[in-house]
Amino acid sequence: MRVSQLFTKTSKTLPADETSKNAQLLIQAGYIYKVMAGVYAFTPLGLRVLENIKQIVREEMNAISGQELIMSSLQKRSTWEETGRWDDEVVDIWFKSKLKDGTDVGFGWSHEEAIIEMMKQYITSYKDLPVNVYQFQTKLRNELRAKAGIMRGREFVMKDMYSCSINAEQHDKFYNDCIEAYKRVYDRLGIGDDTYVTFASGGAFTQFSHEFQTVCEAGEDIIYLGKNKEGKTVAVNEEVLDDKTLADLGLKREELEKVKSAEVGNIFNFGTQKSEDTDFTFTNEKGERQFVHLGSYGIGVTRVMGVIVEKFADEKGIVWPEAVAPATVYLTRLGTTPEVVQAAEDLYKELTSGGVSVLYDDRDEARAGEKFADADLMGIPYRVVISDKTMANNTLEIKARTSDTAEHISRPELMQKLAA
RNA sequence: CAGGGUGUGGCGCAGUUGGUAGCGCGCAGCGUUCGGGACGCUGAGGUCGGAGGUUCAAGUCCUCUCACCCUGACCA
Repeated sequence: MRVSQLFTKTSKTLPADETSKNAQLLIQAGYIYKVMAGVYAFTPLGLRVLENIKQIVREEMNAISGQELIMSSLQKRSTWEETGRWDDEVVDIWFKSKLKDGTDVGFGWSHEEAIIEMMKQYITSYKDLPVNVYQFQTKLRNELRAKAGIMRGREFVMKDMYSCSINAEQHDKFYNDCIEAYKRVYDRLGIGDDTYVTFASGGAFTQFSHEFQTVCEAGEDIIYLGKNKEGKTVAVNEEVLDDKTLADLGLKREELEKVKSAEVGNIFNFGTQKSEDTDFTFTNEKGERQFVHLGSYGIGVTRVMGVIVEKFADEKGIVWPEAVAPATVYLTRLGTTPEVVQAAEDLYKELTSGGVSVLYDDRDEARAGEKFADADLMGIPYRVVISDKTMANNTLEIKARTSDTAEHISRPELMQKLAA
């Protein structure tokens, strides 16, 4: 990817109509474009980040037997009437419209009912279970008020997974596998150390659900961190914090640490409640009809992107963890002499064909300061400089985004370092 | 939804007691520069969010309306 060909541009000034750090920086650096309040488009740069996050999630979901699919955004009324959730009094964030002939349609704010309806057609026997399906889907929610940039929009991308199990044991196995898979996801995304499996309000079948909360000043939730008797850190959402919860979890109120956090994932055990509501059954070995055990598992893909910006950004701009960065290297060419241009082009090709993703600043008109500032603002993990100076020494200069000092190394050393 | 704030070239802003709009950045051209957002000259670009109204005259005053931001409420 060449900077000269990016249609987005960085800006020297922050957008005036955003106050959240994530939206300000993502807009300033050209990752997202604001369409309206709570609605953002993702530019080629932003899309790369989004796809990187999705790919990590995808790999981990596939590893626990998740099967990817994609549902529709348009949903029919009857899908939701069975569970009473078509009603605006029950779900107040519906976007709804009508077909030309007057038929009601809703825009998917969730796909629980829709997926179950589909699964009912295919799952009829114990031999069909378990099945775990997931999708990356744009959720549309008519929130009263959008805020915090891409951390809470009216349109956002979510990975939602649903498990269909034969019984509680099978369900619990997958549920726990999913907790571990989620931990791996957040580790790979670079926020594992600050992300806690948090006890939150459960439903009819469980005392708690589990949320994945990332410590983040811009978050909307408050969680409490404490150590249980085994010395293990336990996180509890404020919404369920009472004496009974503390006793159940073996925590002491006076030892808790209160932090702001953002909910980046949520997993939920429905038991058979939802299948009873929707009459989702299968036939067991004895020929008896039984309700399917259901679970749902979400990861806020766009929200995670916002959280990463919020957590790692510094005074110079965004700092992407390598795994999600739109490119690993910001190749900065200083100077326009034929020799430097040729050397930079060669290096660009060599890095790219070596599997290193490169954002190549090939602009003739931009001076050094501007290129450096853009590299920092965009948050690319490594900046590699090639110039008359480096060529005279027969070296290249490499600097990590988070470091203040640059290193001068040879071209083979560079290739070795980045390929590793 | 309640309360508060803001809408003026692409972006960030100024605009006095009403007199038909300026600045910085960016953009285009030319020249000088060239390792942390350079400098000079020239130039393009605005029905002042929208609709009514008051007035000889409205960016400025009045009414309505739309959008954006903040706080709260809401967030299965």
